Amino acid sequence: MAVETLNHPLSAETGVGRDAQVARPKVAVDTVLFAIERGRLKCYLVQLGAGAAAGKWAFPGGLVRVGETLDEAARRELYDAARLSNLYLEQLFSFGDPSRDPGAHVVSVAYMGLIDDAGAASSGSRKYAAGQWFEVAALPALAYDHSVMAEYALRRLKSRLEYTNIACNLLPPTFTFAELEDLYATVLERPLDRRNFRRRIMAMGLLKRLAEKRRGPHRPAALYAFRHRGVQVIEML
Amino acid sequence: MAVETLNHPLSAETGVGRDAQVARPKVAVDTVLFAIERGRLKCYLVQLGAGAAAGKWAFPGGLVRVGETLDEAARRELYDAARLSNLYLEQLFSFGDPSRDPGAHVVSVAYMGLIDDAGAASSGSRKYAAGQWFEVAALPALAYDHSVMAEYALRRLKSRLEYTNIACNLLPPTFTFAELEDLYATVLERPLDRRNFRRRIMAMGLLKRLAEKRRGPHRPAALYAFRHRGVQVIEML
DNA sequence: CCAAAAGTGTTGAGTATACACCCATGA
DNA sequence: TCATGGGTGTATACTCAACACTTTTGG
Repeated sequence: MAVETLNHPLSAETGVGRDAQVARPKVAVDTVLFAIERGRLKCYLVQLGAGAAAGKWAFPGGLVRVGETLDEAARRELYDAARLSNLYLEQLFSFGDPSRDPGAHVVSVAYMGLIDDAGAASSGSRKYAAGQWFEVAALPALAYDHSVMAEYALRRLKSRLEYTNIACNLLPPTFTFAELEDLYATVLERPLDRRNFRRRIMAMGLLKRLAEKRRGPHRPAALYAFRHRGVQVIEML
Repeated sequence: MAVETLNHPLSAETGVGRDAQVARPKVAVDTVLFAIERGRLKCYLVQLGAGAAAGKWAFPGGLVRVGETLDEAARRELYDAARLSNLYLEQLFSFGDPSRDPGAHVVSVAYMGLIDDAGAASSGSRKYAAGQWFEVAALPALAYDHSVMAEYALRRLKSRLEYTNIACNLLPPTFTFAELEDLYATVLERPLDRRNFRRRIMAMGLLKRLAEKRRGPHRPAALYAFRHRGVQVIEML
């Protein structure tokens, strides 16, 4: 790995001083956005419209601007790409390999995002040629190192499901126990025992049972809601 | 939070194009380096010699250069700061609040580092006024948001100790069981049951018992070594 | 009354915790 | 021989996984 030695170590921490206009890596954010649609785990991809990777699919993202936090940058890019706002975001990992983007050295801070309604994403944006949901199990070839990001995000989602109440961000405000269980089974890619699952979830004490029931062709199912939709910090065990 | 809207979203991903010379946040790395010294958990701080935070203590770090990975940047900074190399590094989190450094918008990728010999750090460096080990329980006031980094790092170290064989990076090549247990008790800040601890560690199968013994004023203790000092991916459970 | 999904307890296995005594050595 | 840290086993509580039948509704 040939490492350029461009700047003086002096004042390197603050970035002020003589080296202010030396070439520096740029910072970007990219978000792996998940949703459940018709019992399938999907994530949102945009088709790049400019640059060396034009035509390829990637996660929505872009350069961070001076003055905004990383979270703000990720939210701005998601809004620009798909008019989405107010979703759950969690920082995943930062990717800094200088060759990850052949065009320039861009360090990307990857985020995982969750949304309860895939239909809320609108694909028309100035920035991208297209945008749509893809099943996680069948993603197209991705630009840059975005397939690595996808793996990180999926692993994180799975582990968060096991330990936190993060599922509330993938479900509508009210839902049946069967829907919650289907969500878990879909994401974790394994069947769950209904009784054990119910016990585990109930032991967390995060759900409240509502008075209404969901009526269908068969026995009506009790509706539930998460007590706290905001805070995700509660961990089981 | 006032967000500047400087650049066009076009070609923002690759960073090539018209916006090439627009002001951008810089990328830095900072490393929270831990070692055990005389039964205490310590971390290495440097005293800043330039910039707005001159005189304050901080973790060693600095701007990432074009062409190097984040890991390489962290290692380079640690070498420059304390002539340390070949240590265990793990990425923690990226901090991007624009106000975290009053001098400029610097996004910092924080790392946790582990070293088995605190004495290997040499404090003389061109870049910093001083460098020394501080007990984690009694850190001085830190520059920037480095006290938040310290909390993240300590939490990560604790959880890694419970689930992985990461401890090998804080111990010399051979050690007694008592030393391993002291390490755990020190970092986790709670006493451990000697028999249960032994069983748990042995169940992981990561240690090999050596023929030699450590002789001291009392009964000699069996020496152990980690089977694999490199790979840290093995998780218990 | 039949089909289909909703709802509910118990048992056994394995894992984690609490706990106390003998051993080997140097001084 | 004594002081000091090294080394070992068992009994109990708890947690997790496996497992099947009854209930409620709409058609």
